[in-house]
Amino acid sequence: MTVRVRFAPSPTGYLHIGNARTGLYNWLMARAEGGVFILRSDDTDQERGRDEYYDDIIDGLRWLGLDWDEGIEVGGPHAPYKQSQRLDRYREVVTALVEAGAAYRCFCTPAELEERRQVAQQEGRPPGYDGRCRAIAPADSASRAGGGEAASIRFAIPRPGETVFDDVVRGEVRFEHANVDDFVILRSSGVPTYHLASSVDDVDFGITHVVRGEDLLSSTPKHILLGGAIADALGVTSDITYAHLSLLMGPDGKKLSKRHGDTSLRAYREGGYLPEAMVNYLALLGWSPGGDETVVSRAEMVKRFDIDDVLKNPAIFDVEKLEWMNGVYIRDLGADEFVSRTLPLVEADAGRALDDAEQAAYATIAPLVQERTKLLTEVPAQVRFLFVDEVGYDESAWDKVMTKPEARPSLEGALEQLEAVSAWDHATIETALRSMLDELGIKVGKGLQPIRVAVTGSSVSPPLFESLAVLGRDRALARLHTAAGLL
RNA sequence: GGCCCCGUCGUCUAGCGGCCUAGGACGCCGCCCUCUCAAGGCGGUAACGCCGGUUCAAAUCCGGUCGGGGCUACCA
Repeated sequence: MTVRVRFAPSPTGYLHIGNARTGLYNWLMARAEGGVFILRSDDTDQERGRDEYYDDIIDGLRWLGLDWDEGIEVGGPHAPYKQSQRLDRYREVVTALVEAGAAYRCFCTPAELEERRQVAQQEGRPPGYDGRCRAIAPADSASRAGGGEAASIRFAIPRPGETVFDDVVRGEVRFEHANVDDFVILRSSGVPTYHLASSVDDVDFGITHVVRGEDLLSSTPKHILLGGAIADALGVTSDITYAHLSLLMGPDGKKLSKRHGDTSLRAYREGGYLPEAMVNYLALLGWSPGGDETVVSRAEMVKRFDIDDVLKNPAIFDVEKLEWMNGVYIRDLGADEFVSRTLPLVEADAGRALDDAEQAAYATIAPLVQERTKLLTEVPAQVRFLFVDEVGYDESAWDKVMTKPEARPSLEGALEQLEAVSAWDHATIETALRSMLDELGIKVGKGLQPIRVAVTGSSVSPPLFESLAVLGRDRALARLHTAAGLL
C-alpha cells in the first residue's frame, strides 16, 4: 500500500520552525517511501485563523522546497483540502455518528462546564467532562434539540476500556479510557472541532501514517477511537500508523517559543539563511543519517531517511550550529548563484539599483565576500564601501587604527605610491604597497590597517588589494586624501 | 495534582551486550596559515543523571529514583 502522509498546520500563526520540521519529516517520509505528501489546512478555528498565516505557511514550505502532491493550492482527488470548505461533510459524519450511538448531544453550557471543572480540580478529580449528558435517552435528546436547545456533540468514549497503539517513534503507548473524557466533536455553533475534522479527513483521504508533534500524543487515543467509529459509521476501513515527533526546545530546555528569539521560519528566511541549510539543520534535529556525517544533501536524505530511525528525545534548537551550517552552504554556492542571491540585498542596502559597471564590480569582489559570510544579510555591509560616495568611518575602528604612529606614514606612502602606479589591478597595487611598507619599515599587518579604514571605513573588509582594485583609482586616492587630512 | 513522553560532551548526535581507555559535528580554548575578518589545517576541553538488578560482560536489557517536557478547552 502506498504511503499517504499529510502535513496539516493550522493557520493561526506564522509557520513555526518546529512545525516546519514536522512538515519536513512528513515530506522526507513520503519521498523516501515513494509515497504521497498531502498538504491540508486545518482551519477550523475561526477565531484565530488568518489568511496572512495561511499564505505564510505555503510560502515557507515552497521556500524550503517541500513540494506536495495533493492539497491546498495544487488540488487532488479529495479536494478541497481546506477544512473550512468541508463543513457540510463533517456535519454529515457527525449525524451518522450520533445515529450510530457513537456520539451524543451535550446540553451543558460553557459556564456550567467551567464551574464543574473548577470544583473537580479542587477536589482532586480529573477536570475533564463528567459525561452527564451521555445518560440522556436518545429520544429525549432529539426532542430537546428539536425544541431549539443549544447542544454540542460529544464523542462517547467506550468505557471501560484501554487504547494501546504502537507509535513508530515511541513504541507501545497505552491510555486507560478512564483518563480520556468525552470530548466535543461539534461545537454548538455547528463548527466541528479539530479532533473531528482531522479524523474525518484522515479517513476520507486514506491517510496511512500520521507524523506529528508530541503535543498531540495524548490526543491520539481520541483520534484512534474516533477514526474507528467514523470508518464504521461510513462502512470503510482505515488503518493509521502514528509517529509522534519530539518537540523542539529553546536553549533553556523549555518548549521553543518567542522568548527564545525567532521561532517563525520567515524570520530565518529574512535573516539570511539558505533553505538548503535550514532543511539540513532541521532534518538533523532528531534524525541522523548514521555515521559521522553532518552536511547531507537533500537527495542523500531522501535516500537514507527512515521514520523508524527518528529519535524520541527532544532537541534543542541551536542557532549557532545553524549559522555555521549556513556558512557551509553559502560557501558551496556557485559564484554566479551567490551573486544573484545577494545582489538584491546589496541594492536594497544601497537604496538604488546598481548600474552595469557596479554590478561587474560586485561580481568581482563577491567570491571574496562569499568565503567570509555566514548569513546573506551580512553581505551588504561588507561591500557598502563600493557603492557610497563617502564612507562613514566606524568610530572604534578609527580610534583604534588612525591614532597609531604608522597611520600617517602609511597613508601618505600609499598615496604617493598609488598615484605613481601605471596600472590599476590588485597585483600592481599589492606590489606597490608592500614595497612601500617595506621601505618604511612598517609591518604589513600594521601598515595596511590605516589604508583599510581610509578606504572602507572599517577595520574589517574583504582583502584590501582587491578592494582597492575594484573601487577604482580615483575613488581610492580620494579616500586616502580625505582620511590623511583628518589625522 | 492526574495522565503520558523523554534522559550519551554546554548543544546536535554515533552507539542497537563485548569492537567504548565512548566516535563525529557545533561551540569554546590553543597553535599554524594570514593584509583585517573569515575560511582552512593541527591539537585540546567536555558526556553515558543517580541507585539497584539481569549477565562472564551494560551507555546498550529490567526496575526504581531524580530531573526535564507535553497534555489536561465547545484551541490546534
